[in-house]
Amino acid sequence: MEPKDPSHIELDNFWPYHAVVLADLVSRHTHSVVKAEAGLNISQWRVLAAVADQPGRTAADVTNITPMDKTIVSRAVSSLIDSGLIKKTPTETDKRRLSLETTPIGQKAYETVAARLNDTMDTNFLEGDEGIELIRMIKKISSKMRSISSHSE
Amino acid sequence: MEPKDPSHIELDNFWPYHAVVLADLVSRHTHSVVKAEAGLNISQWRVLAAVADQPGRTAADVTNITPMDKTIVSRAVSSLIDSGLIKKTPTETDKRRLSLETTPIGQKAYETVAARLNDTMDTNFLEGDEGIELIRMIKKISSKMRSISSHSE
DNA sequence: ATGCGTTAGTTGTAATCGCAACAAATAATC
DNA sequence: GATTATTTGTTGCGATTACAACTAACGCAT
Repeated sequence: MEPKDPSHIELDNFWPYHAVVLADLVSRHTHSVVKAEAGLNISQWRVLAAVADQPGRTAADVTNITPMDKTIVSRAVSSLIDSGLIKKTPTETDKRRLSLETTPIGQKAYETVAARLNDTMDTNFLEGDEGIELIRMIKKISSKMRSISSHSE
Repeated sequence: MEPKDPSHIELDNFWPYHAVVLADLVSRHTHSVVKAEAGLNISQWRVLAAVADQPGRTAADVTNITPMDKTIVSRAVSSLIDSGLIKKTPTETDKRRLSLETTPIGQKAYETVAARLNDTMDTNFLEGDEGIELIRMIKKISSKMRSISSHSE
């Protein structure tokens, strides 16, 4: 039935294309919300959200859970510290690692933005268990993507 | 059962987070393939793929189907023309619109990259109808994202 | 404990992105 | 059919990204 020409990509049936389009829409929306509510850029927001989600995470942890370059995380951490939204504490066991936490101000900023994002993105978009299903599939693909990335070099 | 604190985002259950992570992985992989196989960057590849997918598309068409900024599309088009991978022809009815097509060289480059991407990404990642399901859900969300984006200003 | 490889985080710098401001062509309104 | 508003595409320029090279701290050998 399906010709399946291996040297052609039919965009409308190509999940990576749709995934990228969706993520671009999400990022743009997030950026506008985060900028308006807290004056942050996306990198700074990602770090703040990762730290608020699980206090004590290090820059390397953040780099791992979001596929951000470590230099971007580093600069985002610096600016968040400068603006007093998070603080860093060197670990007892390993002085290189900087344990990150939100400050009260950072926590407040986080909650304001999180509420707004939950409000605009989390509701009415999917029905029933679709959200769970979506996350399950995305995780499945992501883990395979990570393995091919590490293979290739 | 679920507390559902509206001012907190539990990353692991937040589909926008997972969507962005997946798309980043896809983009990085695509970038490395496209760069290695054809010496293009992602923007140039996106434009080439959009044009190969449906010849005759204009820059505005490309801007619409990928949420790329029109300036990025414009520059990608210029460089693709400079390197002889696509060509532009002003439309009869509207001289502003530039109908885009691949050249034989561009078509060849496209097919090489497409084959490689199909090879590395399209297989063994999902089972049965999961891919169709995934695309259906993503499209559903994307269309709602587009509508909230246009609302907000 | 000295040396060697690895890991955490930083900084330099070039490429890329994206907003705003623009010119040219078309559409709409009168 | 002249004027105004929209749309298509380009360019200027500051902000962001990402690759490389680097320093500092750790792990692990011998």
